[in-house]
Amino acid sequence: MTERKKSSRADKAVERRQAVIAAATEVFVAKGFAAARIEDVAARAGVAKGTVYLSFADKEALFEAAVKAQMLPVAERVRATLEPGPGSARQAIEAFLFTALDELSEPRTGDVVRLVVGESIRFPELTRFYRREVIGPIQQRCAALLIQAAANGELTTPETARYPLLVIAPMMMVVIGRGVMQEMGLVDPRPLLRAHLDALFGPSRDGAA
Amino acid sequence: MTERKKSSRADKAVERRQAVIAAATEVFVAKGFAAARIEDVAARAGVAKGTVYLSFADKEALFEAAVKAQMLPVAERVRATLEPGPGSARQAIEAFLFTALDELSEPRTGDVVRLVVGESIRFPELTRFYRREVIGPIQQRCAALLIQAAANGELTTPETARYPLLVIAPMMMVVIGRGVMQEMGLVDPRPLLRAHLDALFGPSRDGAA
DNA sequence: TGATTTTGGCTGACCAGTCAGTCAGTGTAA
DNA sequence: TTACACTGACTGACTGGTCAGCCAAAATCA
Repeated sequence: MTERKKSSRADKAVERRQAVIAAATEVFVAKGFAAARIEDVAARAGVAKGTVYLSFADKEALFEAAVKAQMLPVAERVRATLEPGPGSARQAIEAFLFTALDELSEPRTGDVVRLVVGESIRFPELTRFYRREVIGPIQQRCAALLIQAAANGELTTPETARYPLLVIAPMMMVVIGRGVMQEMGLVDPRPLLRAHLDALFGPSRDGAA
Repeated sequence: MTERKKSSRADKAVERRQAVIAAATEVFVAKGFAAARIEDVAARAGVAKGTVYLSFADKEALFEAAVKAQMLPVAERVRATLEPGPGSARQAIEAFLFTALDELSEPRTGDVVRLVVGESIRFPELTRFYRREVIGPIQQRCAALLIQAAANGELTTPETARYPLLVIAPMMMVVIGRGVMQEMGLVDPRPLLRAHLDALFGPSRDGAA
């Protein structure tokens, strides 16, 4: 808005597309796919209904674009956390878990996760995308770290290494649970995750050395 | 159908009501609330559309009734598992977890759980019911068992006792995940849960002394 | 027969997606 | 630089179709 220079058509088109996606995310999260109205999306984006259809083939395409736009950058940032580093496997997993928690606690992001869970039956293609692009790589890297941890004898139970889900489940439940169990989810998730890590890796000897 | 005696009108009305609820559950699970058509529910129940409205004020009431009818008996059975018993806390929690897993793995039940998660934003009242009647009591009893376990020194980390969520999270993720991560969820959940319990309580010495 | 339950066609509202028309912005010529 | 023609992005009224809930009539029961 502040810069007035090259408001070239192309630039404006991109801006509008982004505005539409942002608006769509809000409306879909609030109403779900079926009950969301394209007119509302358009209004919220400050655009006419027809304009929405210039960028997106139909409601479903808009839905997919909105979910992907929200989740891809998050997945990328979380994945970056899992790059091989110097510290212990526990440190790596801890960093990953807290980053993921922060990312998914971002209200919009958490909402979209719940949206995807809710609509997953009706959007198998989107679900596949989500598994392939978001969960899959994270899960894989996490599995590798667990194997490393098992090799180092860091784990309470070596069996744990076979089930990356055991690492991410409480974090995911905190995120998903924000919807289903509001005040129940009011417990501070950080000590919860720390207790979880302590169970997996044995009590931490943080400050104490 | 088999008994023909007192097919009194009242009885028939009850039967119909149940048939409608069963049909509604299927349709809601398959389509979600908004996209589910009352006509489909009626057809599946072998009843005319108007008949649905004899028992239920509107679509929303039918939705709530369907979810409650599905979840209340399940919650009751799971709760029964958590009654105080003789064995160790670990044994009690293990029994509870596996019962809950079996119950929630029942296709219909798992589907309804995912349905509730998905529609939770749009049905705060239903969400409250779910938390109050289904999750709440289970969580409470589970918390009591954890405290007992902590007192007995059964836990790897006493801190765990403060977060019942840590006990149920992997089991819940397996259930919810069946939708979002089909083949990923193909891992056999029972050894997974056993590994989880081993992490919380320390390796089991099952057969061994 | 009269009372009650069930039916399914109907209505009104709603909404995804379309398209003919508009006009801001661009290119071009003078 | 200015004037003018052109283009295609944008608009929003409109269409076709859907569906929740209603209710007059048919079916069923006592």
